[in-house]
Amino acid sequence: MTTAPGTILDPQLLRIGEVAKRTGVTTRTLRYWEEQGVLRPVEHRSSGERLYSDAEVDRITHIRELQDLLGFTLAEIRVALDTEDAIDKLRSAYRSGASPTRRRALLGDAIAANEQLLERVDDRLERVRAFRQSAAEKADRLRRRARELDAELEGRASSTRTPR
Amino acid sequence: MTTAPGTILDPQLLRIGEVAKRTGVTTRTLRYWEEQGVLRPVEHRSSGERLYSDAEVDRITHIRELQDLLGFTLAEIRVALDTEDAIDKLRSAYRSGASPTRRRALLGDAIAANEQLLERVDDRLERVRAFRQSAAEKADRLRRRARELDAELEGRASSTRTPR
DNA sequence: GAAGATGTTACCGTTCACGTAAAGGGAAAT
DNA sequence: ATTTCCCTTTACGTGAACGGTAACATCTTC
Repeated sequence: MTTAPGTILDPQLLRIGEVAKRTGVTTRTLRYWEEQGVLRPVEHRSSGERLYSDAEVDRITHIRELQDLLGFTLAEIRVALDTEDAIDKLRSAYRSGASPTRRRALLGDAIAANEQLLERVDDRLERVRAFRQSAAEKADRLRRRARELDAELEGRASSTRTPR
Repeated sequence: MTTAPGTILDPQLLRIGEVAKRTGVTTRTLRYWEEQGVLRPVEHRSSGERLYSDAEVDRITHIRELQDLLGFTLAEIRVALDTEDAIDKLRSAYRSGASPTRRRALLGDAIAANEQLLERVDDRLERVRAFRQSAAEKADRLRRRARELDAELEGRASSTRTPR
């Protein structure tokens, strides 16, 4: 089995191939995302090797959701995640005892960003619901007509079987 | 006002620019869609001019929904609409008195296609719901912490205003 | 110490869904 | 009659999001 490079590797950390395997995202894409500023590995070793944590794995699925479910571009995702990172900053600001006013400001930013996201999600949800509705109605109409047609066919068949 | 070209134009029919205006889709896109086989104008005049009916206008918004809401590619949309067209075929088959068995077959195809679409929509709907849920929860957490922080800040302020 | 697996950067290629001229035609308005 | 629209085809360009490959480094294993 291939283990860590050079110095001993923190078993918590994952190499890019392992991350790719776990998430189904190619290594190429992971590097591309880093280039686009949407996903930074926790560590870049001297050899250039990227190392990721579980947090990044979660983030990857999150990114894919933002892409697939909401149609965000990578640029939009970068912005969204940037403000989301403000929340993490907030936590560390809390631990490091930053001024409450500063913390309150960061929190405000995070809330605003989240609210904006939620709005967009709600909009999308509503539209998908409406679409689903019309599709379901169409399904009903089709099935009803199928039943009618089946009845008609049945009637014919029996009248053929028992003429007069 | 610009009216019809050459022979008198059926007032029901629309020229490409008008369709673009009504739908917000560019003329380039309409021609491209035609090239990709997702949207055929009702008529191609001898001059090459494309003419569309209201049905196409509806179809255009439908196509945009399939793209934006469900992330379909144009190729997928073409397939989906092809089977959807089977329904129209069905209607004309009905009027032209095609065999009920044939009609039943077409109807079956349409039902299957619609069912498949509905499945995909439901899946998407569920995932968007889940996403919305987690976003809403995060919003709650953030707001709660904001209230706590505000209370803390308020306490400070008042203790500063009234020392001892 | 050679092979094999996994990583790196660098760069070019590709697909999708259009955008953007360029060059021209037919009908309508002035 | 000429200008003005709106349309046409043809063809090349573009941005987003990767894919693929070459050339090289590093580390483990045989």
